[in-house]
Amino acid sequence: MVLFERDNDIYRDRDALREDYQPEALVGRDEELQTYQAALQPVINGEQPNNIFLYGKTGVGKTAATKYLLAHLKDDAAQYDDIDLSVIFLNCDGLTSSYQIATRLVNSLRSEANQISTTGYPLASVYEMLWEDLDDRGGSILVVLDEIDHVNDDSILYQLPRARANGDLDVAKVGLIGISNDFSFRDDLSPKVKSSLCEQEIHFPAYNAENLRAILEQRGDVAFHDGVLSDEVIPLCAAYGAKDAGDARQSIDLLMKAGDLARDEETATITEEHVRRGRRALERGRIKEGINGLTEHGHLVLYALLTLDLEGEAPLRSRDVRPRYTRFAELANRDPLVPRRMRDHLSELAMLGIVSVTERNEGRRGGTYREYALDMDVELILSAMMETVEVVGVHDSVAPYVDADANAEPPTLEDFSEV
DNA sequence: ATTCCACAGGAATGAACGGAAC
DNA sequence: GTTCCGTTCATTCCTGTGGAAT
Repeated sequence: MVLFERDNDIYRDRDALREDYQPEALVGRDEELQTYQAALQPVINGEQPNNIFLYGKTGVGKTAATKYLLAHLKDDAAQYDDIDLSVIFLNCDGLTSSYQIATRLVNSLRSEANQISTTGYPLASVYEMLWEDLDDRGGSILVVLDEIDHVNDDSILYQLPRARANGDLDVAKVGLIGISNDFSFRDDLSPKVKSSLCEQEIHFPAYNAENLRAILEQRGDVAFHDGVLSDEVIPLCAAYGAKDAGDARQSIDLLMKAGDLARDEETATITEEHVRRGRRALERGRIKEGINGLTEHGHLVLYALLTLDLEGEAPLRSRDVRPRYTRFAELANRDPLVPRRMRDHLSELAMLGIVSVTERNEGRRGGTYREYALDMDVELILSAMMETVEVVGVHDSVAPYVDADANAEPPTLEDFSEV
């Protein structure tokens, strides 16, 4: 019996839609590339590299441009004997401190066998190791820190560019390339960091629907066989992308998801319908991921908001969420958090896009407050919760809300107390 | 123009925890 | 084992704020 067989495939090369795919040309970023290239020129000249700061929203080609140019830079530098160029690329997603960045950098400079732990050392000694390892490597070293806005302190952004001036480095010529999704990050940097890191700044604006369409066509040509894409697919993906954030990554993911759906169904073409369903599936994945990263109390707060929303109470201010939340907390056998902390959880839900916020101000009588409401399909959130979360007792408490029709009485405390 | 509501959200602090070094 | 260090999640206390009411 044959278990696996090759798909009769609409894809010519599905990898062209993957995150790590490096297209041979970058579409719609000519101006930025030119500036960027000029900023990297000193490396080829054997001079101290510039520190460069790139900013722009997610998926507007910052990382792609960097990888593209640095690959060329490496190739071209190889022609010159007196240039010894190393590139360290580090994505700071999930890292929250300079300390963690420093340990990752040390590890990327070291062999498999000599790795250090990411916790436990004093910060100063991690820096010591870093300087030592950088000097051992020698030559020109470009350190790329992608998504540095995830990091809460800028000590490494200060230390790294200044290491040579401070006498910590003797031979290595280090250039720092910072990539940020968040423009306000730049403003929050301390002045001394700003002056050194931001000596060369390049702004990447969001893609418009036109740009996105060009990008998707470029990728689609490689990824799919001719005639697979119906006419409306790419414009639709582009339109969604432009509407959301001008994010190429997201649009390409959508195209791929639509392709996967079509392939699973063994249809010969990808249709608008696939795109719409793909969008839903991706959204679901996003929510799930977000929910996964929440604290137990985060889940309880979300449950509180969810059930209240189902009862038609939304939008709600935090004080209205609180009684329901405390009840759930008690059910789960946890001490309810203090209101201030609960608000933090609500804000976090808002940041994840699960919950929408509107600021209101009733003036002297009402004051300022925020109103929260679910911003996603309830069913979507619920199923994500059921799959990813384990909160003792509370799933069962919420279950009645799921099946009950809208007018049903909410379950009473007694209904809950079984578990 | 001034007052003041009701909350937003910053800052300081601490407990618990995992890992390294001694 | 103990001590040291950084991180995370929490509490406590606090200042800031936009606009209706005065």
